[in-house]
Amino acid sequence: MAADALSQVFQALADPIRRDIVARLAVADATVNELAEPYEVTLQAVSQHLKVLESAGLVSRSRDAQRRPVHLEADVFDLMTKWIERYRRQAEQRFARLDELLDSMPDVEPDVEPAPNPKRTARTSGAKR
Amino acid sequence: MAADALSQVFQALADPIRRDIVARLAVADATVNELAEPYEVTLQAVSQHLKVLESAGLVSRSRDAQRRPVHLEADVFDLMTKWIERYRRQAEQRFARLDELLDSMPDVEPDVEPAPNPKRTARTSGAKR
DNA sequence: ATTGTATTCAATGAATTGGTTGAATACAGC
DNA sequence: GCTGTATTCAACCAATTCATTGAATACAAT
Repeated sequence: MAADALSQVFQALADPIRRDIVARLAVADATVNELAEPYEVTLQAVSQHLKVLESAGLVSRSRDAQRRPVHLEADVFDLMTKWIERYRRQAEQRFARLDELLDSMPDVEPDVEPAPNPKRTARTSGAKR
Repeated sequence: MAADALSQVFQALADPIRRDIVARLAVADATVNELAEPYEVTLQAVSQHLKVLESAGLVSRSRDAQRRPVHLEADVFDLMTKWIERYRRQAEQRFARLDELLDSMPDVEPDVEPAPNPKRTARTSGAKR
């Protein structure tokens, strides 16, 4: 349903086995067999995981006789990092501005009523739950 | 099946609507109704998307009369960025070292056999597809 | 040609996902 | 108390996901 690149990448990394595979491929290329070894699932399951990673563009496979060494494509990470960083920064800036405002308010005029404005109730309680 | 924090965060962002919601929340808090407005899906669907985002820790909801303003929790982004950056950097370094090695090899000792070691055939052809 | 190894393909199944509709709940305004 | 608005709950459905097993393919070694 969501075939766009970013969705595929996030989806691919939403599985612990696949994330672990990526982590191990960051250290060195490996064959399907090598990759499958530490997990409890079947070899075929790992092969399918690799398919997901490949179609997300996170890995590529070359050829070495009957072996198909898997190789991490680090570039795709940029796509994600860019998306994440963009909104994280935006959000942080917003909170910074808001905190600034909130900090300045009680100090500047301590004698004014603390809540003269009935609206702007949002960002209430800070209730974590 | 994968209830760990990181999986939930990646899973949550693997949907375009949810990513768009996050993007809009980075600008300002909003109510469910406001958030649902631009999409073609029902209000209930959006409510469910928010539930996913909330249990992934990406958003929190406060209370304002019958409204439940949704608020972006930017902290969770760090979890992802850290994971991503770690392996990206590792992979980049590895490629850098390898490229260095490959670059230096033909120059240093042109008369030695180019492939005296039968193993280490990996990282072959570089065939993209 | 036969055997063994590495890997994928195909069919299947249970669980999860993303959507729907319809009924509940919670609250503000009259 | 009734009405409207904001939101969730619950049941349901189709599509997808993650795993399985068994058969196929590709190649090296004998």
